[in-house]
Parts: sequence; C-alpha cells; structure tokens
Amino acid sequence: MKKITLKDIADHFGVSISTVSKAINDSHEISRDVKLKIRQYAKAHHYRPNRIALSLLKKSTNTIGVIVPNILNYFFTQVFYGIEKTANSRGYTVISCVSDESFIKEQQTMKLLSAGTVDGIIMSLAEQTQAKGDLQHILDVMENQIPMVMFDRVTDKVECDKIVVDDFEAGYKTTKYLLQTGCKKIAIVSSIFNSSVGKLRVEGYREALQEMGLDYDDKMVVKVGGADDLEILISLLLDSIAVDAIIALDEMTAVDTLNILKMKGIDVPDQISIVGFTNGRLSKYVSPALTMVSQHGKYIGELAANILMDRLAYEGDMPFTTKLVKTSLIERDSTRKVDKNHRAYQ
Amino acid sequence: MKKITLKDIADHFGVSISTVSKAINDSHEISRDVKLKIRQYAKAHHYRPNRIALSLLKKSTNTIGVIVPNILNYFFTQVFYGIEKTANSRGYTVISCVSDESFIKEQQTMKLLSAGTVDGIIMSLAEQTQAKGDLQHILDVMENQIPMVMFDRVTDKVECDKIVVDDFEAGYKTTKYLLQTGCKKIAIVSSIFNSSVGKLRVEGYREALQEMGLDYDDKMVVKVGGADDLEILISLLLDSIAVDAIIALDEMTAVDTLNILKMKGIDVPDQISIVGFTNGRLSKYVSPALTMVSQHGKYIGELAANILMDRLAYEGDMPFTTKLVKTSLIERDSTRKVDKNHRAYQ
DNA sequence: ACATTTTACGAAAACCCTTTCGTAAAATTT
DNA sequence: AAATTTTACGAAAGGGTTTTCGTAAAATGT
Repeated sequence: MKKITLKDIADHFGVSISTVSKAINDSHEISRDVKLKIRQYAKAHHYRPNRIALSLLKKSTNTIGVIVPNILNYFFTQVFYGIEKTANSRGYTVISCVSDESFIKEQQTMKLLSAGTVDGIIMSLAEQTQAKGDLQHILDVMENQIPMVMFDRVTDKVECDKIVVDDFEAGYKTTKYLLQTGCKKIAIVSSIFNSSVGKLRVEGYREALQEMGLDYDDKMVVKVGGADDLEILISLLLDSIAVDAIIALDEMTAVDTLNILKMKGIDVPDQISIVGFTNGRLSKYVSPALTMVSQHGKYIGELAANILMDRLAYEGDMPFTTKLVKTSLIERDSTRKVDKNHRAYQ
Repeated sequence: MKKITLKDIADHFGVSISTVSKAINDSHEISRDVKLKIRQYAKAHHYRPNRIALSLLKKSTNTIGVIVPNILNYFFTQVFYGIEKTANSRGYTVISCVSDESFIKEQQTMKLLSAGTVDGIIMSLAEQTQAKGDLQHILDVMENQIPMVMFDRVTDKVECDKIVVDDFEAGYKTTKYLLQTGCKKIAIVSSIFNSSVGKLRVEGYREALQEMGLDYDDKMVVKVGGADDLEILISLLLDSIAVDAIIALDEMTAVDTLNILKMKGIDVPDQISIVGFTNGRLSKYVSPALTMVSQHGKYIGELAANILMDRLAYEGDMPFTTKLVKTSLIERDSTRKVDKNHRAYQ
C-alpha cells in the first residue's frame, strides 16, 4: 500500500480534491454523508497529510535545528535532551546536527538548515569557530530572518537570544565554598584556558580570593593540554606549594586529578579537597564521590527551546534577551563539610 | 533581506522562472550573458533553492529519522554519533527523536516521521514497546514503503534490516575469558533479565560453563531491580558461594559492584574479578579500571546508516539482512591476566 | 533564396495541500 | 410564484522548484 494522497481519495469517490480536504478537516461545507464516507475511507487507508506539502504551503516547518559541537560530551547531551523534550511537547520536531568542533562543518550545517528546512536554530559555537572568529555564516542566517538562540558558547558579534552559564559566579561560588570548608591554598587545573568559559571561572576565583584578602598566585592556575601532562604538572604544583584544594574545570580532569592524588597516597578530602566542573556520569561513581558544579544542561536546553518557540509564535518585535543560568554545587565526598563557625563570619 | 526565490530573480530581470532555474543550474539552453548576470545576482543575494519545495518535487527529503529510547545512555549516544556522521558524509540530514522508553511517544514519533518527513528510519525499540509487544505502528511504517533499520532492541515480528549485538557470543566469550584467567566460580549480576539481550548473555555464559564441564547454578545469576538491592544481593551471594568473578550486565552495575566489593575489603581482581558490559565513560576512570565488553556503538550507528542509505539509493528489490556485530573485550585492571598454561589446553 | 538546424527562451505540469471564491441546486422567505 | 438565502460542492490559486515540450528567431547548410 503506497502513500495515499487527497487525489487518490478524490478519484476513488469521483469528487474533487477540495471536497476531500474539507471533509477530512471537518468543514461545514460538506454534507454529513459525504464527509462520513470520505473520513472513513481516509482512516481505513491511514491517510496523513503530507508534512512537506504543508510546510511549503504554510511557510513553516514546525521543525527546529540544533547544532552542538560534540554530542559525546555529556553536557551537550543533556542540553539536547532538554531541547528535544520541550520542542516535542510543543509540537515541534528537532533536526540535530553535530559540528564536531569544526568550523567548516558548522558552516555547511548552517547553510543546510537555513535553506527552508527549519523555522529556527539553537546552537553552541564550535571550538574552531570561536578560535577563528569568523561568524559570517551565522550573520547570514540572522539576515535570512531565521530566529536563533545561542547557548553556552556564544559571541558578542551576533545579536540574538542567548543563554549563558554564569561561569564567573560559578568560579566565585566554588572558591568561596572551599574557603568556608577551611581550605586556604586553592589551585585550579584547567584544560580550557583559551575559552571564555575557562577565563570567567578563573576570574570568579580571583574575585573570591581578593574578597577574603588572599593573594592570587599565577602558579596556582595550572594549564594542562593532554591527559599526559596532568600528572607531571600536579606533581610540580604540589612540590612547590602546600595546596589544600583543587578546582578542576572539567569532569575528566577532576577524576584524573583524584586518581593521581590517590596514587600519591594523599587523602581526599582530608589533605586536599577536589571540586570539579560539569556534573556528569563519572563523578558519582568514583570514590570518594566528587563534589561537582552542575551547569543544569537539561534546564538550559528547555530554556533555549522555549525562548525560540516563543519567538516563533510571537507576532511583531521582541527584544533579544540574554539569560544567565546559575550553577549549583553538588556536595559529595571530595570536599570537607562547611565549617559552621567560619561561615558565621561571612 | 528576506528569503529570495526564483520568482524574485525572474521579476528583477524580466525573464521567466524557468530561465532563472536553468541559468542557476548551468543549463546549456541559456545564453552566456544571461546566465552570467543571473548567477551573479543570485550569488550576491545568497540564493539557495528551497529544500522543502525540492523535497515535494523529488519526493525525497534526503533526511533520515532516528528514534532512540534514551539519549542519555552512552551506548545510544554513540550509535547516534555514528549515524549522524555517516549520514552527513553522504548528504543526508538526521532528524532525531527520543522515545524515552515510552510506547506512546514511540508511536507518535513514528507517525510524525512517516508523514513524508523522512526517507527512512533507524530505530531501537522502547522498553515499553518490547514489554507490550504491540508493533502495529512499526508495521504501518513498513507498509507505507518507508525503509527501516532496527538496531540492538529488535523484534522478530517486523521484517526489515536489523543490526544486533552478538550477545550470546559476548556472554560466552566473557565467561571463557574469566575461566582462562583462572576463575572458577563466576556469577552474573543483571538488571536487564527481562530483555532478550540479557537472556542471550546468560545463555552464552551457560554454554561456556557447559563446554568446560562446569555446572550452571541458578543462584549465581543475580537479578537486581533498583540500585538499593545490589548491596544486599551481593552480600547474600558472597555469603553462600565462594565467588571469584562477577559479570555485570551494565556499566553502572559494574561500577556499583566494584565499590561494594571495595567497601567490603575484597581485593579486585585478586580475590574477585569484575567484567562489565557497555564500555562507557565510567569504567576507565574508576580504580581499578574495569575490564569491559564494548558493543561498538559508533560502528553500529555507521552500519545502520549505511545499510539504510544503500537501500534508499538502490532501485529494485533488496533482501533484508540481519547483521550480527561482535563485541570486544577491553582488558583493564579488574581482571587477572590470562593464564598462559591454561590457555594452552584450549 | 530557401530549407533545415540550432539557439534561447517561455509556458505549463507536477509534487500535495489548504483556502478563497464562484455557482448550481435546493431550501427558505416574501 | 418569485425572490432570496442556504447548502454542497468544484475550480483555481499559491507555495518554490525542476523539467519537458513548444516555438520564435537566429544561424547554418544547400
């Protein structure tokens, strides 16, 4: 049984296509008996209006495009999950694309999506795009009147709705928390020192130190490239400074750091506390379970989808907004309990 | 600048739409100068043929739909990644949907996708659908002449291309491996004892035992429901039998089991070896790092996409195939090294 | 100079759907 | 009985594209 169209049904009953369409859409223009037999036949043959034809007619596809840099990253998976769930509940379909952190692929994908395939786009910039700073393909899309929401990795050069994690506050809050648990010498291990995200977290850390009258020491901010560096760099750090807490700016580095400390026979959290960023699947399962900063990926996805769909539904002008999503600290066993007395002084 | 169409360009030059179309498609029917000025204008105004209109005309969307039960599961994320990459490289777009293990959502999604939105579908059954056994929505799609590839969670009731993990062999191979490392009393911890996948693995395990002349003992196959059961059930197991190896049928259970054994002061792998299923992100990062069975999610995704696209490209009949993908054992530190002498007897 | 071919373009159909408008016939009102 | 309204349907446009076919004018061949 091939796909059935209005024409097929019209031919079968010897009526016009418009009659069939109206009958199926329960128009009052069609008599009761004609309507009945047509609807019955349509149902029996699983008639469903062709979405493509409808899109062409209505000039809207009820589809939104999503471009994430790396779907294997749990944060993006979570965001994607949030988007899909929300879009779906509001009758939208999601076309998902992965830029794989590549500028070229992002460019191609944007072109594809903007060729009438989607009503709007949600995206996070590829690493290469951020490094290159060439955003023409994104400006093109905006010029084409396609609404866009950028999240996490955004840019000032494009005017659109944005959702960013409050990374400054996250760095600040995390540092403050460690200080409250009695830590005095807090180091940072970063594998993302080039990104805006990484820089903001360090700035927040700096602010927190300053507020407590502590000195910021550049040597305390360790920049790691590959995983191999980590062990050497941590050893170097520990040899020179009596560190009592480490903030790792991504989950894998956090877990690696934990393992290195354990190998060295250092007790976590008694001798050194660890807080990691991105509350993924790992942190709960290592021992001690790691205290992590959650970025609320799923919530960000829901928010992005809602903002986009609101804009799509809204007639007339709507100012662009930038939402700042706060992080949460998920306390587990890699940090000490907050010192109540100390907290009292805050 | 609004979206520009052939008509806009035609109006601008006072020529017909067909002339513009031919000029842009570099037809020999159009004179050099007309072609030149039209193409130039089109490029300057970022003309791109509307994909929706093309889809309607060509009766193909160059899009494939993917339905996975749970995108937060790393295995499915990997499969999805493989599909997206492969589809993309062959000029296809991917519409991704999540059934969330729900029968209703799977049903709705299938309807949506089969309404002309996609050329083909790749899917893995939702848990609810498997439990319910109602596959009408899938049969409907097949009747609609939409090619489909099912992977991992498949069913005999639908005739289509399928890709399944060789779970019997995986259970067999894993057991054999543990025996070769000198283990004699191998237990299984399963949270998926109702699924075909789980059953096959246990059968493979049984076969391996039998082959070595060892008895199969039902008490050695522990069925866990929630995470809370696990500790009690493992304690019960260890109290009654001198187990020296545990096979966990999913990653989280493997890690949980490891942590429980460590808490009990049992050395892994010296006293008890552990092998887990699904080589995800956790296993590498716990200590000792877990020996795992990899299902090659990314490869399965690539395979599924290629089979589907091959079928879409092929004119005429093509028999349905079922591919059996072998698993690989990734040896880490939760199992002992293979006993060479023992192996010699194999 | 006339017949034939080539060149260069336009008209129209097809893809499938919804909706507006037009119009007979039937039903109602005057 | 004539005028008006209502009922129930069909024709056609429009959405954007490609492609087949038709056809003037220009170019070529004899």
